[in-house]
Amino acid sequence: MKKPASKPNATKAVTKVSDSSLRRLVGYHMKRAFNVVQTDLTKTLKPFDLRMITYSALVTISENPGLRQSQLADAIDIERPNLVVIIDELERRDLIVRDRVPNDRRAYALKTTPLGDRLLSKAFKSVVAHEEELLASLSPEERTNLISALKLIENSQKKDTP
Amino acid sequence: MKKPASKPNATKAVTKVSDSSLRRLVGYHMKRAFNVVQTDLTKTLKPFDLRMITYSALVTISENPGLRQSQLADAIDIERPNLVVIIDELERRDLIVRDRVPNDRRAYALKTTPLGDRLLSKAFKSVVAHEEELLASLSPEERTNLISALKLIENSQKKDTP
DNA sequence: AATAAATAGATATGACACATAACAATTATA
DNA sequence: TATAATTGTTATGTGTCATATCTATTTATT
Repeated sequence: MKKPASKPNATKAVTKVSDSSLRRLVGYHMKRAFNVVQTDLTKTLKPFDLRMITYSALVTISENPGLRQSQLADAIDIERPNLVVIIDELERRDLIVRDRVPNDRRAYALKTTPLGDRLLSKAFKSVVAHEEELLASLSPEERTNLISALKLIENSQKKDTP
Repeated sequence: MKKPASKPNATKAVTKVSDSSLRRLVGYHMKRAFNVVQTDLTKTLKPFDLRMITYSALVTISENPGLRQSQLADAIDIERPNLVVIIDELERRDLIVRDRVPNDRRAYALKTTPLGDRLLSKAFKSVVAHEEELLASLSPEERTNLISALKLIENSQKKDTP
């Protein structure tokens, strides 16, 4: 004869899993929310054959024509060695070109091609539209507040380490 | 004769890299802010020899003693195969045990050991304290708003796909 | 009851993100 | 000129995450 499930967290099997300890942490909420955003963005970029990193790189090159690989790596916060393969791919697909920087034969000046511009323009519209859907339940004010809070967190280290 | 740098984004080398296109996206802000949080959390957990995943697993087991691996995988949103090695590690370090579930010889009932509880209690305090530092520039109201916005985003898909 | 289907955990494997060390070519500095 | 620093590159390792497949057990179907 089995006892009916009256006593939680006993020897019996757990029925509903709680995560309220982790819910005390803002970081946990950020991770879960970001997972949703990331999944959505990945799906959105798939038709353009872009990933988050290649997309970020393409956008940043388009906005800063002529920048160097090291500058790009710094801007989108990835290591220079890891950028090389990304640039290789974008160049192979004729979305960008590696021009030479005039007075420095070590460096490359990155620029988008017309093809890259066209792809990016479509992709960007799609990304913005999908984000709009994802944020549909947030008012303009809530979005503004969210972004400024995230900025505060982003800038909350930057210093110390003597 | 070269033109002086009056026109941005010309043939000249880029001096300051702009990311204002990406800044239009909430997802971009989330990624950058989360990177900061993640870096801080990783450092915080290092003295306890825990990673974000092992920490999440330990917390959730502690809060839901007796839960199964598949339930845990579901709760902390990782795939079952990837959980196995995590559980292996926690068990090897005597932080948790794999008991048997009474009426199901397929499943394990996960529980923290006293050692695991002690480690977790210290780690949790440290994590909360570090988060407090990271969020120092946010008022209580801003934190509440941030969390509720993140929750809205987290729950904004969940449905469709017929 | 016998067979088929579903479930829990495990193993193997691959894709991708991310980090570090070391190198050649070039430029800047002492 | 000799030395140091920078740019892009190659090689390599680690961590996260996903999928397919396997076993042993349990549940459902007939």
